[in-house]
Amino acid sequence: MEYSAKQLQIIEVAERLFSQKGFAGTSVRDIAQEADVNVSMISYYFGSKEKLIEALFEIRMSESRSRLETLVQSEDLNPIQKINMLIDNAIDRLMGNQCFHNIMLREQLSSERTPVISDHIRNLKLRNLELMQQLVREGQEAGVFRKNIDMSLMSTTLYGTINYAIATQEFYRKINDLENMEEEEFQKYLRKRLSQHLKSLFKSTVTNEHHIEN
Amino acid sequence: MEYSAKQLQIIEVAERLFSQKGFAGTSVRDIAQEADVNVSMISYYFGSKEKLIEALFEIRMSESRSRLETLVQSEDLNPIQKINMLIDNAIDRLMGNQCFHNIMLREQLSSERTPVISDHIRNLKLRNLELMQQLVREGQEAGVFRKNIDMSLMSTTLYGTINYAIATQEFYRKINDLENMEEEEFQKYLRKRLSQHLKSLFKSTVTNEHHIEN
Amino acid sequence: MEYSAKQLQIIEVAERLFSQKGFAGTSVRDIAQEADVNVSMISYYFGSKEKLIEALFEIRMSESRSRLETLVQSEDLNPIQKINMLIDNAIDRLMGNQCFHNIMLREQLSSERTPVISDHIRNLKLRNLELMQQLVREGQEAGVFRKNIDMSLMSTTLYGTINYAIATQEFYRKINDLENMEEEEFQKYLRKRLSQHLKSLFKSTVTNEHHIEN
Amino acid sequence: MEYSAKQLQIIEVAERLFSQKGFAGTSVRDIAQEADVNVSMISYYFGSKEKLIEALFEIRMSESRSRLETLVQSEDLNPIQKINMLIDNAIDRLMGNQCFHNIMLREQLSSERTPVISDHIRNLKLRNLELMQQLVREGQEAGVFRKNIDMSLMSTTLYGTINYAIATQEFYRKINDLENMEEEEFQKYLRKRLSQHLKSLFKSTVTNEHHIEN
DNA sequence: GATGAATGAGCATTCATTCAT
DNA sequence: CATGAATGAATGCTCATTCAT
Repeated sequence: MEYSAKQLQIIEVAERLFSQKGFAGTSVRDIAQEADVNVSMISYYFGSKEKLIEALFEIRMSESRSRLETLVQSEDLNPIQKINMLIDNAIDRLMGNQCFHNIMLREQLSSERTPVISDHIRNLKLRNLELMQQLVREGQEAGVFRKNIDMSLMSTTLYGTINYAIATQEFYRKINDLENMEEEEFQKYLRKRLSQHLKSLFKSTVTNEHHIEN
Repeated sequence: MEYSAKQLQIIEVAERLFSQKGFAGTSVRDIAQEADVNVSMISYYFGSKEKLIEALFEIRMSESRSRLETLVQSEDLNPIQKINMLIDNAIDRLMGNQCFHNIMLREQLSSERTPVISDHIRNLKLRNLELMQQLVREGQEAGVFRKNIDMSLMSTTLYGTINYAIATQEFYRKINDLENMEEEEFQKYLRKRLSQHLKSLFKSTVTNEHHIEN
Repeated sequence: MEYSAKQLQIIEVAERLFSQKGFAGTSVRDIAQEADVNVSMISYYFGSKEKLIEALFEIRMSESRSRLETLVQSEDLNPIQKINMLIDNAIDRLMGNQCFHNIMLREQLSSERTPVISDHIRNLKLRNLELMQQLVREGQEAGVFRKNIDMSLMSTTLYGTINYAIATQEFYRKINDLENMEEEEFQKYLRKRLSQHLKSLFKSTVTNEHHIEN
Repeated sequence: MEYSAKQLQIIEVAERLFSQKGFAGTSVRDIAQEADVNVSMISYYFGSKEKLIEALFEIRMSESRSRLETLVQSEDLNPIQKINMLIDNAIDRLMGNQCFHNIMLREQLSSERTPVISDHIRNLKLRNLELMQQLVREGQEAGVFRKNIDMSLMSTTLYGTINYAIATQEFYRKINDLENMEEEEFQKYLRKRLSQHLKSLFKSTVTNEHHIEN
């Protein structure tokens, strides 16, 4: 599916507004006005407000997927380095598309799911998990990772932490006295801290044999 | 503030619906219908839809806060045990009020914030963090915890992981072949796994001296 | 019909609010709140909002009527003095009950008339006119007033002028640089000016033989 | 501001209904139904019920103003003739737009004023008064009008009388046994009587030196 | 007699969508 | 292709009144 410049413009505005005010909280008039197009264009171009958000997922999910697949190609790294790459890839994807991942998280919080979107999300999550499990298996075979790692919970921690860090970044700024830092610099800083934090978490967990066994 | 049985009934229905469909996605008519009261009662009792959600926060937040404060009283535990208690307390609070914490997470995802609610959330988060930092300090003074622990990120991981686990529990069920498990049993199972997982994560992180130093 | 202190209190508040915001623009809740009584008391005491305004007319109209009848008793005055008394009586009644006469004027502007109220108004107006015509007849018989006086238009001028002066008193203050005058003093001032103005108008008109004859 | 045929249709219906039932007493549904348009068109065209009445004032006030300004051009008349023209102009404006002037009078009776409308009214009244005062000054300079004429009260009598005559025309019909007269003929008759009456009043007042001096 | 809870109709307005051009 | 007018359902809320006590 190809989208015209005007369609992409609408999608981008919609992404921002859905992120800020939620899907139900955003009217097509809001979108049309900010995208500087006629209201009827949204139904005209996409069929409905529902189809618009589906188009958004279509685009962003394929981007996410291709960025995920670049990970597979890196062959000459050791298991820990690969895990670290996966972590940075996740941080980049989520931090670099905060609006979209905000929408995606909301979608997962909702019980009014659209099949098309749910499928997208499930597929990406499956692929994510698959990749993580493969990396871990490699590490285990190389003897550097411990057995009995619940990768689905590690994955939950990875995405849960990043998502929650994004959601509460303002609070993080305040309590760490970073309120005067430039927005761009803060974003870089937060990425770095998240990267260190998550790498440390993962390293301790996948390598440490002395974990709790209850 | 005291609420009558009928008011509480409305609040509970609202909590479930806001959780399922979001605040903007839930109409007062939806709530009135499911709570089996006249539509105008919502304005009559709470003043407005907005005030209704504020009443919900008023109630749940004070509950959360008092449950949080019970932690302070446990004196005869060692630092690790205290951290573990804090983790279980968080799991209990979030897993035991999934609807409400779903709403709370959405609220944090939104940029259209209500001051009253934002204040509640900020205050609870501050108290949470305060408590965690105090526990960690005790562990550090006892010589069992390492220095340089970024508690705000550890807290992010704690709440981020639980919130995300709740949001994606259906997915977790599916990939772990737990689809036939009874709902209640699954909830218990998930709590236990989360508990183990987070305790393991925290223990490795707060005690392990070999963390990444970049 | 006798009214209790609480009922009178409600009626007085209603009078003020109907005057300020109109009948339809005033809710029974507004009235109840300002009168410091329970909302249901208005229906309880008067039957309905409609009946409340009828009660108001009942009271004020009988007051107006008795004040009007005092005129009849003044026997030892000449025709001009009697006319002047009638003018001052009208000014006193309207200026002294601005709220009520505001409501009464609105009622006459409306085509959604309540029979009870319409009857009150018509009866008072008839009695007013009757009295004026009687005074004029006396003057004509005494030879001091000219023939062919359209008393219904003179009456229209009398009440129209006072009503309009009341409605536009703020404007009158402004254009006559009286904005710093105390409210009470201004009321007295306006009454006096109106009295002079109307007496002058009436005297010129009822006595001057050189009026237009087209 | 230009208005489409449909907008004008709505405005005309609104004018009639506001006149009959007051602003608060008229619902947008009433207007929509009588104007035979969809309810939402009123918000669509005017933004709100409030803006609708503002649009009405915009239109009628500019009409009134231009009709008022035609007076200025009549040069070759004597002072009395000019005053008479001003009276007839006022009668024509008010009698020819009874609905609108009913609304305008109500607006002046209300203490819940809309700034936009208040400004319109004040400006027109100022212009009215200005013109009257100028005419009177000309008459005084020509030596035919007496000094010390309170034009603001004369103006009050002019507009008060016409407004009140319109408000009570039904009563006037009845007491003058004109109930069988055709509506159109009655309107012409009333205009003529008002014209005679007011011209007579004004002439006596502005020229008669024997006015009351208390 | 007096009250606060409760009702259901009605309010102005906004919604996503469709229609005529 | 693209648009602005138009639609009718739905929104949150207020209304005058009534009910149960």
